[in-house]
Amino acid sequence: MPRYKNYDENLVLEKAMNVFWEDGYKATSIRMLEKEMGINQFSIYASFKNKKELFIKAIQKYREHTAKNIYKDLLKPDAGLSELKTFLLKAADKKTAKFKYKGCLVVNTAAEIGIKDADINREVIMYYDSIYNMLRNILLNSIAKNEISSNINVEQYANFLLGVMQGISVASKTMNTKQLADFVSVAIAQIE
Amino acid sequence: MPRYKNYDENLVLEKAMNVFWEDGYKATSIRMLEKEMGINQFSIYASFKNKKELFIKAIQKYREHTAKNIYKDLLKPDAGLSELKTFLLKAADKKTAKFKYKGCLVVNTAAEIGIKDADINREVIMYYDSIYNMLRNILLNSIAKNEISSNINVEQYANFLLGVMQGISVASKTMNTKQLADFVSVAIAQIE
DNA sequence: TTTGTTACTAAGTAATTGCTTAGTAAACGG
DNA sequence: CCGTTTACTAAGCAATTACTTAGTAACAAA
Repeated sequence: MPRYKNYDENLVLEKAMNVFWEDGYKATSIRMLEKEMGINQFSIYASFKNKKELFIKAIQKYREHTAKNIYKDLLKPDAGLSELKTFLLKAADKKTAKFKYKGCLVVNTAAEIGIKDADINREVIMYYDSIYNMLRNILLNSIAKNEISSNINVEQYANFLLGVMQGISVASKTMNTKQLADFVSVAIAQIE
Repeated sequence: MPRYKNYDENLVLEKAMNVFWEDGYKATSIRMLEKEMGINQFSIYASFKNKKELFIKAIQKYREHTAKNIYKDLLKPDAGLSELKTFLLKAADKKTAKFKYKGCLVVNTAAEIGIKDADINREVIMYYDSIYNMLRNILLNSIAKNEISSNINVEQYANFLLGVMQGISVASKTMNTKQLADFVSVAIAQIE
């Protein structure tokens, strides 16, 4: 009986995610989203309720996106020191400049919204909680593989690496390539 | 002959700085500034040209502000490892929570604007250049005082510390106190 | 083909954005 | 007192904001 949607909610959400990633929450207008998502405002509100809910869904989508792409190798159950090193060096590399200037959507959100909105803040916390667990697992694997000393405090080092990763996201916008490489190489030296 | 301004430009700029620090560039409206600065819109435009110029002046003011307050001890010509450690531990401390949730105006700006506006980006770069020089000087002093090994690459470690400090600014919004303390203590362990 | 349900387009809402302008008040040399 | 210069207040500008609504089109069962 009913008429069917002629757009893919999952696909337009991914497009919305990219707009928010590029421009931030406040600076992204519904008109821009309308244009980039390729659907009418009415459809945006029909599918995602309002701008804030769309943004929250976009953060969740970003989590999926980074898990499938950026953190893919780090999320392998047996990922260890070599995967971590590869990741960090790549994050500081010139060739990833296109990514660099956008930074991390979640870091950008933390900086822009902070704790001013409880719902959005919850998503930020959840995101970094999953990154923390990922890092913790990598450290445990690295110890098991004898890649790093078993004397370290795993939780402490996981939090250190989490802080470094958040630092990299900002530093990718404020530092040049040499500075970024310096930052990352000293951070790596600390764990190995 | 002429009538004189009955507000202090330096004082209203400091108030503007605090509004931008709290809410960011885009989310701060001229009406809000009018209210917080305690002067009419006309006067804002007469003194600071437009919103963007006011924001840039606010960043410069922030540089003065942090130099006189937050970085006061670190900027002493002979500041060394002990000053640095005190600073980092304080940055991760619970008692500074009021500051914590605002983060750093410049990190917030880097996340929000990034390289999208060349004039604003220039201020961000300049700010962190001065922090870099401060950190480099501290490391040189620390070596001279035999507080740290003279084998380290000073520029490399200065960039590491710069990255850590940018990380702390974000982490103050995403981490709990324990996590922040972990992050900072491992970072300190790396230099001493 | 009719009917009921949902999805579309396009126009419009009030409120807010950054910024301007017209008119008046304050200062002080003459 | 006057005259000139600058600073103030308050109203108003067009453009944009997030969001809605009225009307129509598409679907599929009856």
